[in-house]
Amino acid sequence: MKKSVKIQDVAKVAGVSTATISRALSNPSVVSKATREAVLEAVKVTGYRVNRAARNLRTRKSNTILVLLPDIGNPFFSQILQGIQTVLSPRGFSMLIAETGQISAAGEHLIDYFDDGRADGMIVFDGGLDRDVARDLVEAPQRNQVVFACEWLNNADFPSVRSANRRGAVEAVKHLIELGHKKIAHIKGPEGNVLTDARFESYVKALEENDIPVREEWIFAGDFDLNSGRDVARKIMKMNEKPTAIFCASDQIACALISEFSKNNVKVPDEMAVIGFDDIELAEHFVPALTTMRQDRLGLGRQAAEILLSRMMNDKAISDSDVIVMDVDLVVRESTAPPKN
Amino acid sequence: MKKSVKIQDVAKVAGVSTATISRALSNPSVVSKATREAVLEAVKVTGYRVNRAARNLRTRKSNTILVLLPDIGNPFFSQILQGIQTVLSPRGFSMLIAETGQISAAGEHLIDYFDDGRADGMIVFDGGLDRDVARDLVEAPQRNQVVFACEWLNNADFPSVRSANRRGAVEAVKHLIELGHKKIAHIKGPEGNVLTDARFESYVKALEENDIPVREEWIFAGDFDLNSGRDVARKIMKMNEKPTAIFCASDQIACALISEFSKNNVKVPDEMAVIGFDDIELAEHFVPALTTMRQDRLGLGRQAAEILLSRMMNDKAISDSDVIVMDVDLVVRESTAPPKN
DNA sequence: ATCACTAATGTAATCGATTACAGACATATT
DNA sequence: AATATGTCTGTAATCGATTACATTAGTGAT
Repeated sequence: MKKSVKIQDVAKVAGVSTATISRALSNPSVVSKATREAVLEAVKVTGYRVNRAARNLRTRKSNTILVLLPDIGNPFFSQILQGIQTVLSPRGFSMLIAETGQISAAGEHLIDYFDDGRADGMIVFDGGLDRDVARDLVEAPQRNQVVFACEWLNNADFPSVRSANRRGAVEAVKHLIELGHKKIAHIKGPEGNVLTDARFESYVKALEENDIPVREEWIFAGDFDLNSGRDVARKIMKMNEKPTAIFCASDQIACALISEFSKNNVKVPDEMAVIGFDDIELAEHFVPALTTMRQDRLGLGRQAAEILLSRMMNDKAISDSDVIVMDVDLVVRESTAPPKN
Repeated sequence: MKKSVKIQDVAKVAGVSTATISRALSNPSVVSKATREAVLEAVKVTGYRVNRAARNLRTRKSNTILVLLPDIGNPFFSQILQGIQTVLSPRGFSMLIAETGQISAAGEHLIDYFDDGRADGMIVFDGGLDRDVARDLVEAPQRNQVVFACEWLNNADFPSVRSANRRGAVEAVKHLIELGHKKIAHIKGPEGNVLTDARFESYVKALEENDIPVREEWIFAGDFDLNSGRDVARKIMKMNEKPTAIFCASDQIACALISEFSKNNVKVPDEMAVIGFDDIELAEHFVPALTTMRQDRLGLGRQAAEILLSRMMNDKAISDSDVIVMDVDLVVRESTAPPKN
């Protein structure tokens, strides 16, 4: 049984003290060239790897970032995670992933990850944290090692990265208006979600700015997911007076909506124009190709990670209330067209 | 500045030794009821949380599982991760995520995660590990704390969880044959991938079993991703003699293929029947709804985690060469139909 | 009263790296 | 020559929990 080699063993081989080994590895410039080389050689010979637990204990750091998602299973986050990873990995940080619901289900608290030293920082994608959880975060000594991404907390100042939801939603609706639509419906995201509100309010604003009355019956509750798109399609088809265009709070809603329309021979975009939000990978390859507002998910993840690391390095350039708003782009494809008459 | 409370502090409050505190928390049955309650009370009063780094150092465990993905950005893994999470979280394990490419890019080795105590076990989704990386894994003392999932290594025995790729592919092709197709093409996954091979070989087998000649020109290189679907569609449309049905190695390929066909007025399923593999969330809502082989991704993740934990607990019921094969189901929707003539 | 045994708790070593502090030596300055 | 300065290295305390071993008290049998 090959027992693990520790810093002592390396010290013996290199003929120096453990302090020197440690310094040669973590702060090479303070040891002489000769020793440095001897140490590196000894490390190679022995196959030494620092023990993270020991280092973490001594330095009170974990070199680990917690990424907190509202729903791990949602493919929307895949590319965001990738963005985060590309920033963290080269800087020597590991990425721990957890889900809001699972943490409380396991009887844990979010703040435990700080308290017990599992994470040095966190990127939170859930703007719907419980009051208590949010308060713990605000009051935590590590409060400046937290950034929000995509979503955010309404009553707490944390730096955050998000897409230009309001401008994007306005642009999406304007796109429909410019095509000549006046009867524009909206399918909302989940109740109480900050993105839902931002996009919905902007939908109303865009209509009002163009003197188009807002009609309650064309505002539908939804959930960002596929089912809500299908369900709303069914409701709309039963209506006497139908909208001619629909702004969906997510691409998933839009796809399922179109799918259900297609099954029932409602032509998109001719009878019904549909625009989504997100630009998921499949949007371009949907039938018809989906017109949507693109969110730069990779960039969002990257930015969030960058900001977090800056803050952790105590870079005062980023303050609590800083919000980085990422551009969104209207991508016009085939699911929108002027109304028929 | 509220300094962190340690086991010493709790011991003082409860009026017992640190050993007793530790025991009361991790092995309650060995302390008396009275002390146990006193300790719990003291823990509550002080707000004590064990320091993981210290515990990890002492116990030589991290209570963390590494999940190694070939590509974090691929939404295919989202639900799998969720499955893993639902098993790990209640058992007190954290989930660390890394990408094969990033590890080597950062100058690290996979095995470092064991050597430096970052992970107690790993679930590997990449059957294309470098020779060296794979060898390190095989030779590691922790080799029985590794399971493969989805993909696997051809020349090493690790327990693994996977879908019934061969049976599934045969069934998919048979479905096309039963519909009356004789001209059946195949779009492969990436070169050198174990899934690609399994599905391709089964495609050949299914044709041969039904006395349908295999035609080289109808076998296309692909990459599981959207682009390859689009590219192959273009190639097929230029062919003089076209297939009437296509078995795609993934749903992504299938969707992009159909999309490109639709843009060029090739009707699916009437002119071209298309079947995918995976049953991604959107398959059901694609236009036309995609016929495909369903992989139980949530279950796959769950099983992989279960098996890993069993092995780590030294449950000898699972041996190195054990392969759990998860059922796949043919889901017939709208993208397949009998050939027109 | 003595012994055997169990149950509950305490003492202190231990996990393996980092780093404050001190010491040794060489070189530069007056 | 004495002092100052700088460079490099070593000694040993430290991070905070776990646990082998020792100790004590309590119970019951003889």
